[in-house]
Amino acid sequence: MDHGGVSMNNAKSDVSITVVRRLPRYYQYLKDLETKDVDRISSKQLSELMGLTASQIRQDLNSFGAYGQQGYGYRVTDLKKAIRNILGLSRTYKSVIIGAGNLGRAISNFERLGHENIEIIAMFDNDPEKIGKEVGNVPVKDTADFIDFVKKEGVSIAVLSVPREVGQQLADMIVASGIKGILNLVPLDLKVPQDVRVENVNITDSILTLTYYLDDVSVK
Amino acid sequence: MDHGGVSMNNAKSDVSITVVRRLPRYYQYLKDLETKDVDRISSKQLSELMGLTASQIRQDLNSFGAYGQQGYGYRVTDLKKAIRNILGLSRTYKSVIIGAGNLGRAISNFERLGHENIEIIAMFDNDPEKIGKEVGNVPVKDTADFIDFVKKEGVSIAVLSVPREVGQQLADMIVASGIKGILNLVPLDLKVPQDVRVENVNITDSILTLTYYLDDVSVK
DNA sequence: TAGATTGTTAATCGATTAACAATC
DNA sequence: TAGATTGTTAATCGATTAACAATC
Repeated sequence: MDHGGVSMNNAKSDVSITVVRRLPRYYQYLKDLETKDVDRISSKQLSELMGLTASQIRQDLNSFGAYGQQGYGYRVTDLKKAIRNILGLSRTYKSVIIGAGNLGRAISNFERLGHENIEIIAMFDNDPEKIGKEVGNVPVKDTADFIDFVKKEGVSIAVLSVPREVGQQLADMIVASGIKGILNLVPLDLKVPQDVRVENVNITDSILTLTYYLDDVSVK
Repeated sequence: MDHGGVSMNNAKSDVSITVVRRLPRYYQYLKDLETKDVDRISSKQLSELMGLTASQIRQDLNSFGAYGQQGYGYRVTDLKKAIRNILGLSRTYKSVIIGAGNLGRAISNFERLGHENIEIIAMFDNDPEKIGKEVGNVPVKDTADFIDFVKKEGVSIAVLSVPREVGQQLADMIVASGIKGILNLVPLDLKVPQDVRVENVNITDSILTLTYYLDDVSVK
């Protein structure tokens, strides 16, 4: 893995996706600890809380730098802030939702997103009944105006929550708008250029993982 | 891999969760291929479609048994049926949703669940405005009646989509009802006994994984 | 200082990939 | 039969765990 010379320390690509996916969970636990006025925690204590090994926690955190103190542990507030920065949450992300159905509306209501600097500034739909109305404080706009809106506002995240049949087509539109990050809730693998990042959330697939384990084991 | 002698072939625990989580994706691709009237496919072709290696596909499928034919490949319909069985979808799963907000309502509308024998037979909420009404064809009931209903109907899956503050408390209720499978959409790690299986879907955490990659790489 | 706990290297474990004999 | 592709073993790679010196 090459470090590209001059300017960077820990390129995103240096840290495995496995570790990155654990970061939001660390962040959540640290926020909860802070709420409970805990101001220091050891990797051992955190490991018991989270069901990981202390060793893994130290390895994970150390892939971004040394945030602890030997003989003491980690300062909850400091570590929380550090992870917040690592997750890129010190800047703001203008975001839009494509598809103003129940799922899209549910996400527009997640107050936590606002707390983390992820601002849902519009929803898009092609149903004339919905266009022009508001969901919470979020205006529902015409999908036809999507690209212009994104370019004017500098949107960086699109949440895709539309029917499967039109998923790829709207992903193409998102890509054309210049957005580089898609949260995909459509049960479909989107084809996008390499520089566009897609995070998939597949609720149906998760239920099927559940049925696998619920079904009785028997002679096959 | 030991085959445990007498009664069972591949205990659930023999196959890693990593492989199991890929099964629904194989299943989806095979269904799509069937729709397109493709009746045979090689691990090579499937690997190109899915972005995996052919080797991994053969390893994955072989952890459940030999479903292919040397020199020929896999029969799409047969393999699809096999995976359907492995996922436990040959039986029916009565399911309920706890929390009749947007997220719960969105899931009650997933038609695909019905196609896969996962029947949403009721939603539960404690809002008197919602209780007694229907969402789609699904009745919204009082959370107070949850345990009785589950026991009477033999419900096997609970989808939890309630505010974080009451997540654990309702998980306790689900456990008390005897349900062994929970799809958890609450951004919270539920504490449940070992024999209860929880699948977590954490939309907010997925967005934070996205912001990690969207944020500019710079000197740390 | 002595005790605790990190940061980090080394060992282990598990998952992925490669290779090829078996066989359709 | 010859060609293709699986099933499966062996090799590699990556992730987790263990161990311990560094140090607060």
